Amino acid sequence: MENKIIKVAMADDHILLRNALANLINNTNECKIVIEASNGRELIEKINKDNYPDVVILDLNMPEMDGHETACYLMEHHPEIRVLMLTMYDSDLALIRLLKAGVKGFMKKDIHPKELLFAIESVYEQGYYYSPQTSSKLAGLFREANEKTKSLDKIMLGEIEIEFLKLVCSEMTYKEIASVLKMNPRAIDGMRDNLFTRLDVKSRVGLAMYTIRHGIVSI
Amino acid sequence: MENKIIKVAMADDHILLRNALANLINNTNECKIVIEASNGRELIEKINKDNYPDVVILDLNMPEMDGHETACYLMEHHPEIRVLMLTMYDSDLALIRLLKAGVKGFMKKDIHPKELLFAIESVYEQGYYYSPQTSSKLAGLFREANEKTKSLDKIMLGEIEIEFLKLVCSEMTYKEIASVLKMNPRAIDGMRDNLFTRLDVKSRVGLAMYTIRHGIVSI
DNA sequence: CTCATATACCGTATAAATACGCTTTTATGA
DNA sequence: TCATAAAAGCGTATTTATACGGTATATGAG
Repeated sequence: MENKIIKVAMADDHILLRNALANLINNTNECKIVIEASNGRELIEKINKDNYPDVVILDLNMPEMDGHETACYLMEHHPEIRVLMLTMYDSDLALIRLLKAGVKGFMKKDIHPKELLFAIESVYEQGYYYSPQTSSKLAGLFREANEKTKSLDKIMLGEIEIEFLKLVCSEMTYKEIASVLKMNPRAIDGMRDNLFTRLDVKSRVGLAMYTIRHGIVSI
Repeated sequence: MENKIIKVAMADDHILLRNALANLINNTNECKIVIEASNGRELIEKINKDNYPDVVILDLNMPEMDGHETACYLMEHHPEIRVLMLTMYDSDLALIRLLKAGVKGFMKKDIHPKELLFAIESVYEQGYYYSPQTSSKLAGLFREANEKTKSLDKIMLGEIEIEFLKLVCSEMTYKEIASVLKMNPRAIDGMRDNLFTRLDVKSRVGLAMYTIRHGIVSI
């Protein structure tokens, strides 16, 4: 018999969804919401000894401070808190980025409410939660890494690449991007061509779409 | 004393949000959910005499058949049904496009649950619901139209422009887009330059971002 | 250590995107 | 109806983006 109630914090800019999930969670005997926030910054500010959460649910797309940034912060300052990420879209390479940020579980927003509750308990008790889709995606990535005899670091997106992709979504020219990143414009060309093949796109617009679809920029 | 219960149908691909809203709505004495669907097509297929809704709540971003398409269909085939649109982001020009599609009210997803219930009743009883932000946005557009002594048709986005913007988000070249739209490549150049100034962007990536932010393409 | 293979580097070529300016319509108001 | 101004059409110039190819550099297996 578990008798400890799991304390859950939640950050999502959509009040409608947030309230709804809070109701759902509060109506169980196992969990209760101790913090609600509209973005990562607000959530972090609200954390203190009295309402210290066991599990934090984060939306990936948020203004101010998004899910990834928030997860990084929590990993550094409150590593014992388990982070569960809510995402809009499927993501392969971006998934690993979140894993590295210390995220313990993933859920697409189209899951069933029961599954959410299961995920919370699972992440609290086992320390992780991966849906079947997530697991198979991860397996696929590792298999790919193995087949090509490469390290995952070669396959996944590096921090500079992430910064580059964010800037690709702006109206800057590649030359301007190069100067912002303090890189040789030629290196930028190389990075772009490399991403073209790795992400399987053919143009700058394709890169921008990838970036958005994978929650790397919050739109 | 109202004694008729408002029958509400809802389409949203995020089961989590949909379920939550359904609970919220079913827990009132004024409304009840008669249809739930994951996209416009599914919703339309489920409509019949027995569950004929008074109000339909649509998410703008949906796979298969998005909010705009669904609203157009409903306007044509079931004009007496009131459509309430849930949107992610603020939208000015795209707002008018939805008005023309017969949408009777708008709500950003970050509103308070109480406001949603108010909107449903309002759209049912008054035939429309506009939040203060929506109203002021509309007022601004009309003022602008007036100042520049232009018709709204000049200001808002036309159907070809919408199609063009959707294609801008693909990896096609402008030449290819021209042939898809059966237009002279030169006309495409003109339309693009025109949109650059009207939407206040400077590059194709800027156009693509606008298109996504305003829910013209579902990502 | 050495060879084979792959990846980064960089110059140049081509294509695509954007800007500019002029001409032709089209719309507008006296 | 005419004069005027705004907008559309279109040729051309410029910049930006993408492709290609060869050399250098690294990486890993034997």
